[in-house]
Amino acid sequence: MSDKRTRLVEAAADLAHRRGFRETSLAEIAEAAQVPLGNVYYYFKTKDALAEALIERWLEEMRAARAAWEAAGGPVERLEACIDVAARGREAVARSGSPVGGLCTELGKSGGPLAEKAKALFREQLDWIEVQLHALGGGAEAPALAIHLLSGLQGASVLAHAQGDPALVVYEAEMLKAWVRRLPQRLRAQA
Amino acid sequence: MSDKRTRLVEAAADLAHRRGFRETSLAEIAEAAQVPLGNVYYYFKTKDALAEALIERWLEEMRAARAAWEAAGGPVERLEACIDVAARGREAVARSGSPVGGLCTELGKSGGPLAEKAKALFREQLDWIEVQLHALGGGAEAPALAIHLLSGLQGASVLAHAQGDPALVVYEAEMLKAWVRRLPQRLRAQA
DNA sequence: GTCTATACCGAGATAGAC
DNA sequence: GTCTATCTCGGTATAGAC
Repeated sequence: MSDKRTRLVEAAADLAHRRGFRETSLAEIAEAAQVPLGNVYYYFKTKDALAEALIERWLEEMRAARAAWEAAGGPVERLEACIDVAARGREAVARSGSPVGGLCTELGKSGGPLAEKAKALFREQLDWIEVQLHALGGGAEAPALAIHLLSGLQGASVLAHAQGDPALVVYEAEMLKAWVRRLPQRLRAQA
Repeated sequence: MSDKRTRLVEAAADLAHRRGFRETSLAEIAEAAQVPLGNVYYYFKTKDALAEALIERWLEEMRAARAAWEAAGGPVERLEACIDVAARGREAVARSGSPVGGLCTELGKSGGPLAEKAKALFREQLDWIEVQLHALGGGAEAPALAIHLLSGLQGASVLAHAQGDPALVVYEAEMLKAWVRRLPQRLRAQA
């Protein structure tokens, strides 16, 4: 149906990642998507409506990613697969940071309904990690452990971006994977 | 001398933290600082020049903070003091994220000389943490361990901000402090 | 050194022909 | 449904009186 709508969201995702959503003009997005500026408003009533579609797109994307990680095997392998995504995207992360992290940070400062919508991005991710940790015997500590894992990934993205150094994500990814692998025995010892 | 200059930087720091630097207009900053808009340009040739002063201000602030932490005792206590800053500022972090993290992320996407200047913020902080870890026997692993610590703090700020939940920083701060306390024996066991 | 008024531009958004 | 031309506003920056 509307191939153009998809192209617009795609272009917005790319530009918002590299330069920030507010910093990117609709004219730039329209050009990148090969759609005339005036036509953008046929698909999105306002720029914020486009941001909403952007969030939706990332929600889908991440759900698909999680579905793929679930095929990786047990909880440990699944979490390792999740961590590996950051490591494999290190070059882009060093250039522009985490796409979802950047979006949430930016929209969080605007406040309003967009900030509310964006919450789901990390919420769903944290929930999924928590499920894996429960399966590892995390019990009541699972929430805090999930936060630790996602914090590490997001923080490493922030640092790598700020320093322009892909190696930082790799270091942290290795550290977190080792932590995940040791987690089962640590949780058993504690119980 | 120029009390107004200080007020402008102070106001810029506050507004940039809460709403983002690019998102904040000079008019808002001027008003918050009780300085007429036109007068801003007597102190700063451009808006970017104000951003530069902002970075400078944070560099000073963080140097002062580190000096204070060094009075806390040994390396473990120093690092705990560092971690506690995030925990104590949890309300502001949940509202607006990490001030330096947000600034670095934003300026990092603009690129140019400001992004370069901002690198020093995390660079100095990482160096200081590394020194403490060396004192704990971190050896060749000190850099990766430093990244892990700062990643956790920055990532927790991102998550807490996105979710609007101060508790997230507290969880991660506790986890990191426990990690720091156990570090000496883990490093000894490894050697 | 200080402040008012304003130039200028780029942004989001709209009108209306096709 | 599609696109061009344009409106309007808010932003940075400047001119120039005091």
